[in-house]
Amino acid sequence: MTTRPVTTRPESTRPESTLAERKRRLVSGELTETALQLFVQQGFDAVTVDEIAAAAGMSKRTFFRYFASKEDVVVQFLADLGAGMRAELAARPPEESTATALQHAVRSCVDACAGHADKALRVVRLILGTPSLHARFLERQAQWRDDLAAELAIRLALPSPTALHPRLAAGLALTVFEVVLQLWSDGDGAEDPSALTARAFAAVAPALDAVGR
Amino acid sequence: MTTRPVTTRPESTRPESTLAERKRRLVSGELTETALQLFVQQGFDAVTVDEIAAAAGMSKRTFFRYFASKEDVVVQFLADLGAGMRAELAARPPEESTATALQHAVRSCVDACAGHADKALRVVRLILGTPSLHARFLERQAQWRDDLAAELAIRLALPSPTALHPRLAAGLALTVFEVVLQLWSDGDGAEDPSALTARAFAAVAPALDAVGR
DNA sequence: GCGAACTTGACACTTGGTGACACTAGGGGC
DNA sequence: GCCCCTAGTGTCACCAAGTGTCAAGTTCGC
Repeated sequence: MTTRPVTTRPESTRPESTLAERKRRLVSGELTETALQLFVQQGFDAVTVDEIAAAAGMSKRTFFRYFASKEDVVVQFLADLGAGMRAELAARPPEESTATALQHAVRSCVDACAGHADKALRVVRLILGTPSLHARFLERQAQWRDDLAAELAIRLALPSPTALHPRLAAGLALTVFEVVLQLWSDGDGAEDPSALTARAFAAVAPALDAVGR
Repeated sequence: MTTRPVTTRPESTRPESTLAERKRRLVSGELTETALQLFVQQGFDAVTVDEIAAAAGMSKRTFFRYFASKEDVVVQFLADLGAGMRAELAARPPEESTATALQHAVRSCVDACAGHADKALRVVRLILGTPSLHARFLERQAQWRDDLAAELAIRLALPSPTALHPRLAAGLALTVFEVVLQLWSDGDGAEDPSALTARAFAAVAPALDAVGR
């Protein structure tokens, strides 16, 4: 899309990447922040993209150069966690049980949320409370699930990447994730998400281990 | 907000209900059929609502009196299964284990799909292959999940309907459902969906029974 | 300073979706 | 027979989400 610097990872480099990149992130951040504020104030559906853009001091067209859809401004924030989740799973030692590895993967996400609890809580509640946002979020999750399943298939050295078991296990893990988010936002962040995750995984673990067999 | 296009209760009454109702179903069926045909031919995004309406011999406005959105024409077909799923769960004898009851509930859906395999397979593949459709479908599923969780909470005589366990169990059941649909459509309907469901539940059952405790 | 590459805004256009209003068909009640 | 009521429909106008295009402006490399 942009320049092709040949090397792989433009993100992972130092904060002082290109000036252009920093600018891009700045604008993007400004956009998300104003959008989020407006959404929380007036509700997702009551805010138009024009309003967001105007409030951020730019044109509608520019908004859509940064986000593929109105929903994306909100969902993106959580969506990035998905990539981290797969990476975390891949990084777990291979001798670890499926259940434990998945638990760590999910927990890394949950902890990331709990890290900026103030912002994350707003976002999560907005998503869970707005059908169209929830839909987009679930769509992303479906991609994560495929990713996780593929990673699990590798981990377990299964012949087919589309087998029943890895998909099931990935699905279970994401179900845990979703339920934990639900309870966390229902309880106004009072419940400790890490503890919730642990409890949920305790219940689900037997099924996950069955997958490993 | 004026008319209530979607949620009439056509199924529960006699087949020979009102003439008006039968007419409604006729038009609705005509609309879905032509829409489905066009979608399969040209892809969901390449077909406009105007085209569908024209092909079915009516106006765009009328289309939206029958379906809340373009996606609904496709999703509705599967969405009705959700209601049946909760009903099926509610009808299971209370002494039955959570796992068995849920398995029967899911199976009733799966069997309903396998029943009209020709149509269902088209629909399922369309949904799983089109992101926006998949998103809407998952949104519906999220509602089912809440319903199932509520039903489970009643079944298990839990104090809070928002507890961790019933939500988890409902999520697991729907994960099974989704994965079975995936494998079924991947395999061109060759795999027996009932058998798939049974296998999946066998793996998941330990977790579900942990819920019952 | 100059040109290339990238970013932005303005404008027009398509499409999903809704509201308002007028028209028709059928079903009683008289 | 007639009148009125209701549900369904078409037409038109309208809003908002996206997208393509082009003409600027900005930054970077040289």
